[in-house]
Amino acid sequence: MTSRDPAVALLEAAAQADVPPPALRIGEAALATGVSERTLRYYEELGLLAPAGHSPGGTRRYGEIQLARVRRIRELQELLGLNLDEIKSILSGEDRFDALRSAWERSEDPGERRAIVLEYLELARGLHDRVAAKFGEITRFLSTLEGKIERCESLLAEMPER
Amino acid sequence: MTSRDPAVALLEAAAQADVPPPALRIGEAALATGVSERTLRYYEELGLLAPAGHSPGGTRRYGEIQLARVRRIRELQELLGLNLDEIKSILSGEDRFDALRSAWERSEDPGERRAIVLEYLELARGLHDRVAAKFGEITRFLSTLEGKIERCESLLAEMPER
DNA sequence: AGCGCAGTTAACGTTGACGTCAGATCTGGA
DNA sequence: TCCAGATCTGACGTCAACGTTAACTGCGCT
Repeated sequence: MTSRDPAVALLEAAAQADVPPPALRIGEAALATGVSERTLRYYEELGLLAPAGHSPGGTRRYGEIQLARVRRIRELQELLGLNLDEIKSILSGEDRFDALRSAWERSEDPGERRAIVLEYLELARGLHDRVAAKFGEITRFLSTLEGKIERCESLLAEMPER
Repeated sequence: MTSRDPAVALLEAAAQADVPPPALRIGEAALATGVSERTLRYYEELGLLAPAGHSPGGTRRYGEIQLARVRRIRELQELLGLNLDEIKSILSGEDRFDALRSAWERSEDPGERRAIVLEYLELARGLHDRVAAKFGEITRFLSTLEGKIERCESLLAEMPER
């Protein structure tokens, strides 16, 4: 056991030591998330994903937060079939909500906090409804498919010719 | 109640009377399925969908079977995220199986029948596995989303400031 | 028999989500 | 310090799944 995935190894090392996360370069981040470097730059271009920072020379650095965000994007894209525009609005809604949570202490304005929570709730409920509908359809699809398979198997059982 | 959807009205009339289905023209079929005429011609071009027949002059005619096929295509496309190539192979597999069922009597060759059933079973099981995986992921997605919503609601309840 | 709308083929255009390439620049180890 | 390999910006290419337009033809009704 010499070297495995270098990106993962870096993150593990950072987790074991108590050091600030080492920030992956774009190639490592691409490897760790399974997308291409082009895709990471494209997401940045669309305003979907910003690197954690840059090296003095200007090369991008990514941390675990960004990796999770990429995985989230792919989930919304591949699992729910959303396009990058819809994903952008969803993520920006979640971002506003998360920013509120993290800056909860210094109460900017209780009314505005309430408004942000309500906005996020609306977003989340809209998403929930869409996903729930999809869930129902997939459930029906799956059960009829299982019905077909079972009928097919019993048909095969009553056909032991050769 | 004078006139509603003409395509649906035609099919209903055919169902009420005991007359052969009147075969819709492409505009009516597009209306009934919610896709464009171009899409119907495109599916035909790809070998996904053939009209029920043609008028003497050459205009396409569609019946309920074709409409159901279009809806099936859209289901595989939008619900499961398959591309038209994958859909084509799935549909052609189902077609061979259905052809076998309808021509069950004149036993072509019991060995071949068995082979066709086995082939379809493999196809259906492969599809089942993919859909089951998607089902699991959607289930997880939905439950974490519901968790977020609930925490958000309780947070809102403990915040009755204004 | 004519009129107007719907349909036909053939072709090129569009859009989203990247892929690919060129030429310049940065990075980290020997 | 030097160099190979990784990364940068910008630009053009690609592919699926249609959209759009043009020029022509069929359909049904009066």
